[in-house]
Amino acid sequence: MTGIQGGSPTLEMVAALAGVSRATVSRVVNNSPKVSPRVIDTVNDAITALNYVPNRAARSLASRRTRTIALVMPESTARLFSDPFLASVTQGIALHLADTEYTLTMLIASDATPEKTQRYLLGGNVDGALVVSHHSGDHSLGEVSRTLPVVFGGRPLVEGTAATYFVDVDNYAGARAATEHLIGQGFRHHGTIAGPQDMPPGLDRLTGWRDALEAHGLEHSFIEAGDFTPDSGAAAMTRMLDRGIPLDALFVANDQMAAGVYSVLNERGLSIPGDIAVVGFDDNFFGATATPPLTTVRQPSNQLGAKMADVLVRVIEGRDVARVTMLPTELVVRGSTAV
Amino acid sequence: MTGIQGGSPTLEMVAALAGVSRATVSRVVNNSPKVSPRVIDTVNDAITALNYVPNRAARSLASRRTRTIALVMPESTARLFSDPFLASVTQGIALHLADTEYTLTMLIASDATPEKTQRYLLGGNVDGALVVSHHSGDHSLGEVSRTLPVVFGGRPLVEGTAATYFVDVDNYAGARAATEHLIGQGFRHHGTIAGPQDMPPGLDRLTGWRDALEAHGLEHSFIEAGDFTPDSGAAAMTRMLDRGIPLDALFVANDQMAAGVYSVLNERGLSIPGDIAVVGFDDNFFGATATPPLTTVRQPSNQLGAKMADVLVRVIEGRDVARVTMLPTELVVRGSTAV
DNA sequence: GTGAAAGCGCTAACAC
DNA sequence: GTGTTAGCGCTTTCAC
Repeated sequence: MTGIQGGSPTLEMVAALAGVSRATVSRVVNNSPKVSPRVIDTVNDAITALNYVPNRAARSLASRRTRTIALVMPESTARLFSDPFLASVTQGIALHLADTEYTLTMLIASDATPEKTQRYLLGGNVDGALVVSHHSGDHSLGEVSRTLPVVFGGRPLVEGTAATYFVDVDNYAGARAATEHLIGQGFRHHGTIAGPQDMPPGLDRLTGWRDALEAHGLEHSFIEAGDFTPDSGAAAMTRMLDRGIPLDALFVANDQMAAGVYSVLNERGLSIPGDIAVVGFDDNFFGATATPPLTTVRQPSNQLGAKMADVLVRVIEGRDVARVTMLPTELVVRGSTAV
Repeated sequence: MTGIQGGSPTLEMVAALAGVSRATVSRVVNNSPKVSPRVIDTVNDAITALNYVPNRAARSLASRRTRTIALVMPESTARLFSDPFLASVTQGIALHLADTEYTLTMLIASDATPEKTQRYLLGGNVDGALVVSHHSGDHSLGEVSRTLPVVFGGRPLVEGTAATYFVDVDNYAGARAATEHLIGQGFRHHGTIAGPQDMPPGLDRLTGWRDALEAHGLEHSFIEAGDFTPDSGAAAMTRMLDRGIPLDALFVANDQMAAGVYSVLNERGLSIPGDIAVVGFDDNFFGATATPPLTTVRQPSNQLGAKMADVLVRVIEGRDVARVTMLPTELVVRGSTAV
């Protein structure tokens, strides 16, 4: 492979080689319908011959479209990037966008200077933004969404304000299904390690658990909360055991906390599911390899990313889209809830 | 917060408000040293008043610098993005770049049409590229590196050709240290589950293991290889046990395979480290939460990303940098190798 | 269907 | 130190 040299060929060079005007080359490059087939071929040959690549900057400047989408992640969230869920969402976004004409740029929103991000987004540098965040109630970005197409991943904590787009996993239904499963297995003494109650997923999963139990007339007051980390799960489990509550089934709001739960249960010599059945939420690496394998609720994280990207592109291009998209979860039954 | 309206203010408007020429505003924006302090203030006031943000496209077009860095990831690699190592490297890159004037754009290199990526990179759309890949012998990008600053993460399989930059983790030293630890604990019958031998990390870790044993006059021929997945680890462990080799220490080339090893050992009723001590490589989520916790070699994945970004920026800016940067690993001793 | 011409918003000589 | 003047490579009316 050769032919790619220092100074990239310009549209003008293509025009010269093809014997047409720059305008025509531009039309061909942009798939304008009003160019004769013969000319299209000629131009394309010239493009191939020169290995021409349109210059993004010039294009954006002239067209006032950047064909760039920002993936905005609060700094605090970025620091948790090793969270497989986030990584997977990002992957879904990147892979989906790879098939479009849009380019993805990652923007870490400094928690200290949110205006910087806001200005960047509003400065005409991107055509739209995708926001993924752990504490989803980001106000400054709500502002932005009045001017720029923005799609949020995960339901914002404070709703109703701006008419924003978001796509979310159905946390409530997932938690409810998990709990129904536990009930179906015959367990009657339920507890839960909930997530942070200032985050929608934490909230919704707890509500799902509670509603399922309530529907069956079962006790639903044995609750401890963690912050989604393994350590917090271990701590919550310890507190719960120390309360001396008789328990045979536990719904843990995510797999990472379930990991903490496993270690405490192991230490105390309690068997899973013999003494206590456990179900998690996420379906990450831990769940599949744990002993016993963890029954959990799988989130379509990849799909979540892809859908976010899809929605944003539609919004940018003026097609109509639902403001809310809910993605279904899937219960993955494994050994930790066997009877 | 208001004041940000539809049509972004231009440099010209700032100039008008500040009562200076556009050139002067440009100088201020670009921190040119030759502007009087008074004028700088005036201009900055105008910038603030108008909430001016420079237009990237116009800037790139005029300056022939994009201030954009591409993170190139082969499609096959991107599909493994949930690999915590990759995610962490990406995070390191993103966080480092967040403090610079550079923007990160994610480029998924389609395995089917590598020329597309190549053309994009060479089309003047980015100032440099960062390549992270699992099968690091990517030729097409070697080509690119002759024209565009490129930094590779992980040593390329085929070396010597182009004078490229890369930063890598010292896999050899890490493996060797892990094995020395095993030897120090008194184990004498060693085996290893190696990684793929067509990947530098797989190769180097095996060599490190072998050299350590050889230095101590110990047997080093009990080798099975996997492909870095848990399943392949389990399969390799099974083969090794079925060979009936007496073994009391096992070096596994990564933590994911160690997860597979754990499950096989559990099934067979063999205790860790009672019957067989195990050490892994990576230090991901599994290792810390496994029972017993896994002794492993921690890779500075975050730092790897940050360093890659740092090297690239230096190269772009014409400062001089070493072509090769090796990052040290750290042995994390946990229960799986206790005596 | 195709071409001519006028910018898009900025930087970078070059003068002063 | 500061202003003037050309473009950077492309899209987009507007004629024809």
